[in-house]
Parts: sequence; structure tokens; C-alpha cells
Amino acid sequence: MSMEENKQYFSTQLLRWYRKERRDLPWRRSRNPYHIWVSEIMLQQTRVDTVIPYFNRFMDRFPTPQHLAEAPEEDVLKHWEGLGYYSRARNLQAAVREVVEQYGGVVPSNKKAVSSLKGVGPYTAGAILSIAYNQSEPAVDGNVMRVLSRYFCLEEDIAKPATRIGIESIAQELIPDGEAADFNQALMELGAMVCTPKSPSCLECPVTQLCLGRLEGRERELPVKTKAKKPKPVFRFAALIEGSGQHAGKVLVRQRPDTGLLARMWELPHIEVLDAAAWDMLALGKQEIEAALSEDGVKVKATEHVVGDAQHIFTHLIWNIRVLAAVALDEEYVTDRTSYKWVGAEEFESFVWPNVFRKLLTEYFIQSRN
DNA sequence: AAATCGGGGCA
DNA sequence: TGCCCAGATTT
Repeated sequence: MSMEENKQYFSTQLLRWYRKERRDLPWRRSRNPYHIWVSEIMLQQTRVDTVIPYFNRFMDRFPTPQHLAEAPEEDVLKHWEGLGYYSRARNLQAAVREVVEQYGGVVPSNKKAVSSLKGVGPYTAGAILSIAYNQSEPAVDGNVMRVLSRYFCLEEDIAKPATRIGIESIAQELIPDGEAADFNQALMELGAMVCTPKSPSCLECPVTQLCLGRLEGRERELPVKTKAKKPKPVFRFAALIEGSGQHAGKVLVRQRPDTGLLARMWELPHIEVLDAAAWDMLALGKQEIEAALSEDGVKVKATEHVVGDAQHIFTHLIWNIRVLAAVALDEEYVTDRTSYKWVGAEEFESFVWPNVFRKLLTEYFIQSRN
């Protein structure tokens, strides 16, 4: 069998399988380019099951590019809360505003224009052009690299950017004429449902007969991928600052900077200490957090009472947070600081929180109610 | 090329 | 625990 016949077999069988087995997903109910676009941004590094409820809420609130363009950023972030990688939400809104202004609200269908939109890289551009506009462009994500690495027994390291380029040209050649939309989705659907990372279900695979990786008994060792670095643990003290007087029942929180990790989200004030040993020295934590807040003009009396510990795991970082009880000494001055605010159980939901602080504060407000 | 950027699901 | 997920952007 020639390589040409091999490729044709793959595409034909895969398409047939997909048309029978495709999942009914919210963004598959139309070819509305805006729907496809939003779904693809949400799906970056995020599982389908996680995205579904977010997608539905998002489309309910921002049904068209115009609605999204006109919304306050805080509203958009609120609908992204808990989904992670928040720059996706900000980039999406910036890009939608450009689409409304430059293209009258119509998602562009040419490669150059789509690719230049904020947050739209090689994969997402290919996904929009192929799924929404049925153009013969590859859309190579982790699924596609895994499936094709196995089927063609490719041994290049898929962690390297150069490998994706090569696989894109292979994926391009595999697209049957006029079938880009279904074929690209079929490739990803196979990776998600059958050709899974750990133990692929080769018995249920529509192309198992000619899968080179399988024929060589190497499906479990492919694709080759260099290991990621372990996240670095860091240690922090946070302050749970309870208000009194007119701020009774409230907690002092602050907004993170405009850029970087968890940009513009709200948090308990906290500081980093050197290492795990310092994390055990409560007197040190009390002193350092008082000093740091004082720098911000916030006068606080901390204690050595540990309200609780929390851990937050990022891709490259592990926050270990020890929460100390504290009280504000000058409550009126505090409210003048724009990045600091008193928040009570009522206002809590109108702020956007990283999960770790959402959990801590939810727990606090439940406890203090009793 | 390497680092940054969330959060969760699963063996 | 480790690995991965419909990746993009910055350094």
C-alpha cells in the first residue's frame, strides 16, 4: 500500500466514524463563526466538560460580538471566573472590539486577518477558518499531534514548536476536498474519545488497521514529549482582616495589578517569605505582613493565630498560603486606597476571585454567619 | 527555545 | 503524585 492510499484510508474511515459518533456539543449546533471562536478560546488547555457550562452562560450573556464588545471588562471576567488563563478573556474582548470596529462585527474569513486577532494563534486560526468557513486549513492541537504521531509513527518531540509545523503540513494533506470542517473536528474527536493519552482504545478505533504506531506495538510510547518542569513551591502569609464599626462583618481585600498572574482579580493581602522554614515562624509572618501593608498605607494589627492553610497550584508555581487573623487600626484611611476594599457577604459575588481566595472567603462568610 | 499563564480530571 | 487538556504570548 502506498502512502497516498494510506492517507486516503485514514481520512475516509475517520470521517465516516465521526459522522456516526460525534458528540452533540453546544458549539456544534451551528456554524456561527462567533460561537466557534468563543468555544475555541475557552477550549485552549481546557476540557470539553469544563467548558460547556461556561460557554452556555457566556452566550446567554454575550450573544453577539456587539454584546461582548460593549460589555464592561469586569462582566466578561466574571463569566470567565474559575476557567483560568484569564488573559484569554481580555484578549477575546479586545479582538471582538476590533472585529466590530474593523469588520462590522463579522468574523473575518481570511487567514491573515483572523491570525492577527489577539489571542488567536496558529491552532485557533485554523479552527475558525476550517470549522466556521470550511476552509482547507489545518488545526493542530495536542489531540491532533498525538493521533498523527501514532498513526504515522512519528518520533519528533511534540513539545518542540518545530514539530507542530511539520504535523500541520501532514494534517493539511489529509483534509478531503470540501470536508475541512468535519475532518478537523473528527481528528480532535478521535484524540479525545479513542486515541487518548494514557491507554488508547485501539479496539474501537476506526483506523487501527493501518496505524503504524499500533502495528509496531508502540502506541503507548507515542507521542514523544519532553517532561515539563515541576512547579516551584513558594510560601506566603495572608491576612484575614476583619472590619469593625461601620465595616463590621466585612473583610479587607485588594485588587491585583493590571498585568501578570491573575491580573486584576481580587485577593486577601499577602506576602511571600523565603522558604518553608520561614512559613513556620508565625511571629515573622505577623511582622512582615504588617510592614508590607503599612507600605501601602494600610494600618493593620496582625496576630499569630492561623485561620487556615490553603494551597493553589499553577502550571509553574505552587502557592502555599498561611492565613493569619488581623484587624485594621485605621478603617477610614483604608477605604481611600483604591486597590483595597472592604467586602461583605453581599458584595462578595460581584468581585472576581481566583479559586483559592473564593474558597477561603466563602468559608469565612459561612462561618461568621453562625 | 524557554518561561509565563489556571484549574481540574484521572489512573 | 504525575500528566494532560481543542495554546498563545512574552522573554
